[in-house]
Amino acid sequence: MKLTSKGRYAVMALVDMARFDNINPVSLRDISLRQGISLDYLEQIFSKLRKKEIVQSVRGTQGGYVLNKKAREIKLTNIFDAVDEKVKTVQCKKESKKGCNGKATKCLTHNLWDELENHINNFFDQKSLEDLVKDNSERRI
Amino acid sequence: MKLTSKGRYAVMALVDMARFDNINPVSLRDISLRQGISLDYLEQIFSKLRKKEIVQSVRGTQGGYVLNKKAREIKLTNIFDAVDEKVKTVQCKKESKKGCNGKATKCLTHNLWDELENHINNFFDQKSLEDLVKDNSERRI
DNA sequence: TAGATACTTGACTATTTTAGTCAGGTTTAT
DNA sequence: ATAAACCTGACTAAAATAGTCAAGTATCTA
Repeated sequence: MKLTSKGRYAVMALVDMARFDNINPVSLRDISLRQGISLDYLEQIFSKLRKKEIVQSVRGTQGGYVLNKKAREIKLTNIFDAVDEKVKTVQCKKESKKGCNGKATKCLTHNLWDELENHINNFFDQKSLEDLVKDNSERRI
Repeated sequence: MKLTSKGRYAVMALVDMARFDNINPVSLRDISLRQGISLDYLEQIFSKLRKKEIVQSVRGTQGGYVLNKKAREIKLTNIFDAVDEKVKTVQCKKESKKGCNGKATKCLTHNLWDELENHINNFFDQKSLEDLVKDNSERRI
């Protein structure tokens, strides 16, 4: 089990943005340089974040992106959801007719993965962007 | 983020085994048929489980595998560890000298992934094979 | 109004991981 | 002896990942 870079980059970029006043737009170019993430890749990611209304875009010179909500209101769940970072632990869900393993019943571990998903989602539901920014400023070197 | 089939199969197979008396060895062929998992793939998985002393093998006719400990003592952590199902949320750990993103400091989300890993591992540390067997017998249809 | 900055979109691709398969063993109960 | 079952290593098709590349459009500023 692992998190992909897309989700990680999305969070990194948003934390980077959230550190500022949120009045002046932050350009992807700056984020790219500061965080060492490919500009082209960031554009893909921000396109998704914009569609889910987590950020707003400002075009033109001096443009960039601005958070669309308070940092406290943006939970990790929202971010991961936006960039398709799913916590899918198992394929049990898809086939509604049959159970997992193609048999009539649920597979022996079905409930386990359900529980795990809840456990992880609880974590993500609670963490906000604000929490992460604070966490960083506290341990600033 | 997702769990791979290898970890899922390992747990399924062990729960399957744990339902029996643990005196007569259970053959992979039987597990394969009951759980719908490829026999060849099961063999790869059990090779790892054996190396980590989670199961013991009994060769020859009527052979198979037996749990090496009480079901209560086998935690999911042990299983995932055996089959290399890592909960690695991020590559921050590798380069000990430098931080993540190749810079001197830790990346903005480093602590987050640490916390998440702990959160997930807590879950796995607590769940034992016995818990899963009980869970299944309770909801048997 | 020219030019630069920055967003926007879609197609493409190399690499890695996953989820197996396959072929050939060895061991042991009957 | 022989069949059941473990054991091992090499191989591979398909999917996912982590990007790159190209060709735009919008808007600010000089």
